[in-house]
Amino acid sequence: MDKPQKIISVVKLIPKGSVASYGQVADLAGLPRRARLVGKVLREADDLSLPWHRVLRANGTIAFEAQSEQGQHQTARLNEEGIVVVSNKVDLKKYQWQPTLTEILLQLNF
DNA sequence: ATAATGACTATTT
DNA sequence: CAAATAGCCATTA
Repeated sequence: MDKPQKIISVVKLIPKGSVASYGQVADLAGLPRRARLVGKVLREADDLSLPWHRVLRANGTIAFEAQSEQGQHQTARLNEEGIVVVSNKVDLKKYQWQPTLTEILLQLNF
C-alpha cells in the first residue's frame, strides 16, 4: 500500500462528527512529520466519499480562508455533522477524534 | 545539485 | 490574539 492510499484510509476512518489534524492523520498513517503530504493527497484526491472536511489544522482552524468557496463548503459539511464552526475554527477538545486501539490496528493492515 | 513550494506544526515574540 | 521563526521533507522547477 503506498503512502497516499494509507492517508486516504485513515481519513476514511475519521468518524462523522469528529475531526483530525493533518499531523494526526500523518502519524496514524505511519508517516510522522508528513502533515503537508496529507494536504497534498487530499488536494489531489478525487474520491467523493472521502470525508476530507474532517481534517483541520492542529489548532482546529480550517486550512482555507473563511470566505473562500472551499472554506464555506467545509464549514457547511461540518455543520451538517453537528460540528460548530466559529471564526473558521472548531473546538478540538470537543470534536477531535480519539482513535481506539482497534481502529489503529485495523488501519495498520492486520 | 540547488532552490522554491506547500490543505503543516510548535515555539517564541 | 497576531505575527514572526524555525523546523519539517517529498515534490517540483
